[in-house]
Amino acid sequence: MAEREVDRSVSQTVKAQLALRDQLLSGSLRPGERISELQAVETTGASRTPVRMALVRLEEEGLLEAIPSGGFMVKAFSERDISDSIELRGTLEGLAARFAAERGVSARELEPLKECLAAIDELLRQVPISVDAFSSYVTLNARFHALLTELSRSPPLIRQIDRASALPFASPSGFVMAQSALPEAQQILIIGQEHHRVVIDAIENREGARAEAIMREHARLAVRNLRLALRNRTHLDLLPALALIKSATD
Amino acid sequence: MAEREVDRSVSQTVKAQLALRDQLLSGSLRPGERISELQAVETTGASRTPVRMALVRLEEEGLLEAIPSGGFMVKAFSERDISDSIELRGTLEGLAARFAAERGVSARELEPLKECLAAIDELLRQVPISVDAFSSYVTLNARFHALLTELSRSPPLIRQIDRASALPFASPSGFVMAQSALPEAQQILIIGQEHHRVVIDAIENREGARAEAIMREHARLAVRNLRLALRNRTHLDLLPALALIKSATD
DNA sequence: CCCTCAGCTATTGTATACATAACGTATTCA
DNA sequence: TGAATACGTTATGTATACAATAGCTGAGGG
Repeated sequence: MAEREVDRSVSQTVKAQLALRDQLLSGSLRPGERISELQAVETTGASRTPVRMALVRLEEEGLLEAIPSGGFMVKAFSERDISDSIELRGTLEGLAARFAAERGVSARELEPLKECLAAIDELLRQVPISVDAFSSYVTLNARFHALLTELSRSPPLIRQIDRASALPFASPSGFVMAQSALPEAQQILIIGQEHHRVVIDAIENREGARAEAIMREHARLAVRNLRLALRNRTHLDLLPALALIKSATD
Repeated sequence: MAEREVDRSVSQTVKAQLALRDQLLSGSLRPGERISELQAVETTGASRTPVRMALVRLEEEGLLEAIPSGGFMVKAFSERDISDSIELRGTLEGLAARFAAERGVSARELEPLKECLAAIDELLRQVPISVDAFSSYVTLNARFHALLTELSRSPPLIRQIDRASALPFASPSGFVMAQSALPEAQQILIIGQEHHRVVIDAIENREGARAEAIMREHARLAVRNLRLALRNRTHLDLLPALALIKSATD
């Protein structure tokens, strides 16, 4: 059997990118802070060339911002930036759902979606939901959204949705974890699951407009979810990505 | 007065990126073709490090595709990829128009849009339209779309629209030039101008849904525009960016 | 005659050295 | 005492040398 040498197999560039992203999302680097190449070289273990490649990629990803005089800084986001990002993603996923419905999807292709749905149903059965179950929910929900996106069969759209989800707070379930202790959370999850059910039904019946509308509504729910999380700051530390939010740090 | 040394002022990375993009869009590099760093170094005049940075950026931009075993190749697009990209951009611009309408825009902010509109009206007065006027139209139309995008006041959305427009065929008016000789072209321009008029009106009256709907319709017009262009291949050589289309080269 | 393996070449990935520009500090002059 | 300028230090931009890998070509065996 193959020995564990996963660490050897990845390129230095990828290693540096992952390491830097971790630092960004874990809050080791504060928003607005200038990110030093030399320092990044020390913390990632890679040399300057792959580190620079990683920095360029992270800038394109939206986590870093180029400084005119040279170098990069950690990007800072306002609350509105975040709610806009969520609505943006919802709009794109709405288009994906419409494409899926209009272009036709076989029963076999919908099967994985339905399995996801059933698994989430199972999780939501327990009241109140446990922390572990919450974690599973986040994974399953992300999977549901990814599968739905794939159904659009549109590489440009899939690509764009991936980029829109690169910002951690814009990705599906980004804020759910932040409020697992909140009483309203469970209700929000149940409504969200209902949306999932509707979009599958709409795609099955080739109702493009309905499929699109429900995904946009789904994103609006996520925005309400965000507002709720921001109003209960005590739970925010559960989601490290929040370190990037301007107003949460000032 | 300052001497002309614009060429000195830009960084090697930017220089390489622009040069490579030109090569890509002018068709010097065929879709699917592997792009050699060494060759890029020779043609751009920059050294390998800035060339590599430029390649990474162009990959993120969507013009290149990473090869798993290393290096990059020129990305190839299907006709559907392109029509999807146009519809995608229309959807995003629809959201921008809705944001502009819902969030309120002062009369002063709408002024540049109206100037654009009037300038285009002036151009469309001549029948049939001249090649020079067509060229002006493309510039003005791109400006109109850029101004509209700005009105959304949403940095994440603006950023996403910019990326969606990076693919040349997805950008506003991308195909207009390709069919300036076609009789249907003028009619399409006139309809498009009507859309521009309506979206301004909708934003002025804070009708978000109407503003969004008209921009999506506007994109659908662009898709019809594309189909028309593809059916009249004789005019396609007017738009070098078409070199990237798979079916146009096979 | 075809398939396979080995060696070579070419290209990419990585590291580092060098150049240049920007920022900070200290000193001097007003 | 404050401001401005000059110098030094530090960081980024650029270039190139070195290493590793993948693909190709040729030769040998089945």
